[in-house]
Amino acid sequence: MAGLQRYMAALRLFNEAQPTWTVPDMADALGAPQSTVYRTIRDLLAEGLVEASTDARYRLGPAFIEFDRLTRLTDPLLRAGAHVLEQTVAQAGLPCVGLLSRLYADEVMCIADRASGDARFFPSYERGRPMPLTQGATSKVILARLPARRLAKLLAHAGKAQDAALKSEMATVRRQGFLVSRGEIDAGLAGLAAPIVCEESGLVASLSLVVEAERLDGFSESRLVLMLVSAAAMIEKELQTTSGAPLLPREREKVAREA
Amino acid sequence: MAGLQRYMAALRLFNEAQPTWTVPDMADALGAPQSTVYRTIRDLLAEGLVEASTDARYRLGPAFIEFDRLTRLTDPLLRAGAHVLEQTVAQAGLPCVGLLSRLYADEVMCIADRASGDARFFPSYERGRPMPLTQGATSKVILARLPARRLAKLLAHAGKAQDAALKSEMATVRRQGFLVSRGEIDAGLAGLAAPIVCEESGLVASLSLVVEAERLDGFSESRLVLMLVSAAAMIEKELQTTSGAPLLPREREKVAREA
DNA sequence: CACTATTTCTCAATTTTTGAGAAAAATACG
DNA sequence: CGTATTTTTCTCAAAAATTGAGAAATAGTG
Repeated sequence: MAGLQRYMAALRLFNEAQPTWTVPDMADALGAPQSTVYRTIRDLLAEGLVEASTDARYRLGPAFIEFDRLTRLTDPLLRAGAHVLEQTVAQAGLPCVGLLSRLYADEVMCIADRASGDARFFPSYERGRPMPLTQGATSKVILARLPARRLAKLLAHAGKAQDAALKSEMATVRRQGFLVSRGEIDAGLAGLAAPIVCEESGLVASLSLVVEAERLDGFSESRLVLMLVSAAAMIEKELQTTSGAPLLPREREKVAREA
Repeated sequence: MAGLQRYMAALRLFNEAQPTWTVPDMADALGAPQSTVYRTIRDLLAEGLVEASTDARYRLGPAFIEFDRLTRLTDPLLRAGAHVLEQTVAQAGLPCVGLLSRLYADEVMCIADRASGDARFFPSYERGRPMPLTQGATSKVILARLPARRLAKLLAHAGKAQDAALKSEMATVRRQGFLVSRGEIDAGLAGLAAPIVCEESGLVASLSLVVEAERLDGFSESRLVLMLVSAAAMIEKELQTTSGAPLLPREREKVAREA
């Protein structure tokens, strides 16, 4: 294996179940000779991607926390939506976890989670955890707002068929502008989600709320959905104004010409 | 430039001031031909380390959020100390920000920050931000507990001289077990820190509290220091027992789900 | 100090990367 | 909808880096 792939293959060995590795074990797992793995580790160490632990073991390094901070500071969705997410959870009036998620490269990923003070459950979703593409309100409202071509490519890439049930659900989302699902991800929990789309920044995302299914009667459901939809709209508006980011090259040219 | 370095040099272009880049701009900044940078970006894309933004721009990708989550879940200090950090901030009784920081490869880095609800200031320190090695109580209590040899190496590597003032402060820390500094990092703020050391896991860290300097009279200072020192001791004890890695129930569930 | 475990180094063969420009693909524009 | 422009991929031989096996060095331990 060559180039970046070799380094990433080594990094992806580190996981929740086995957060530290010795070089011989890595060599086994990667099917590479130890001398090669030592070289790999040396390079990763120099870049802060791994750090030495005790007993000749290595673990993931500080570079990831550093890059994650950058991501937190610069992600347009997070910058536009963190405040609204907090408010939404505060005003929900029942134990809940709010999520901000987005299509990120080829996967749906939660990029912010916020639990109400009285939430006593833990949804599977949390910041940094990739989500199933075709399950749960959170993901489905995102897929529903994707351009048809991109959606097809995405599902093909993930090896998922686009079945009739999914299609009809996505039509529903496009019509009503939100989606509620029960027990699709975690038993006993329900998800309510509204899409967030910003053409200018090429962003397709969702704001969602996870609550205990038994607490979700018809009345609170419609109240929460209303909240979510208007909160999502606020984030969309914020995205447009905030995107006062760098002018596109062409626009800059135009401005210069007119001046 | 070769191997991993080339990829990292490209990644390190992305920063707070310029979070998105075009390939030609990257080529300029890196002094490399565009065709090479296109290849680099293609590889980074495939690994999720960058993602395509709009207008032929690229930004940091989802892989960093994913790896950061792993770090959060598996860092022994975070696992042992997150709860204590929260409690410490809650019981401080004045507006404050609590920090959990540790020596990470060659730098001191904050890995968890927690503000009290009434905190109206923002310390420079936050999760993922590397800290000055020799400034602030947070860093100094860590340096003070480092083996002399390792400290010398660290300071040499960072190009810092080990002056008399620093030496005496470190002696103070070793004697009294904590350190208080005022305005060393942020004007008007004070830092109080206690060291956390765990030989078994090779970890040297600190628990610290940032408060407004004017609110810190002699009485509250000694009260907070007492709190910090005992909280740090609790984390140390937790580190020793936890290091056998008995997963918390919620974590066990997660692992099962992922498998 | 000797013993073991860990890490770095050496070297020629092999594989990859490199850069310049051509070609292709995607996108913008009228 | 075709045309112009921008963005991205591809091609190829030369240059450079990586590879693996084992030797050598270093660190760690009783």
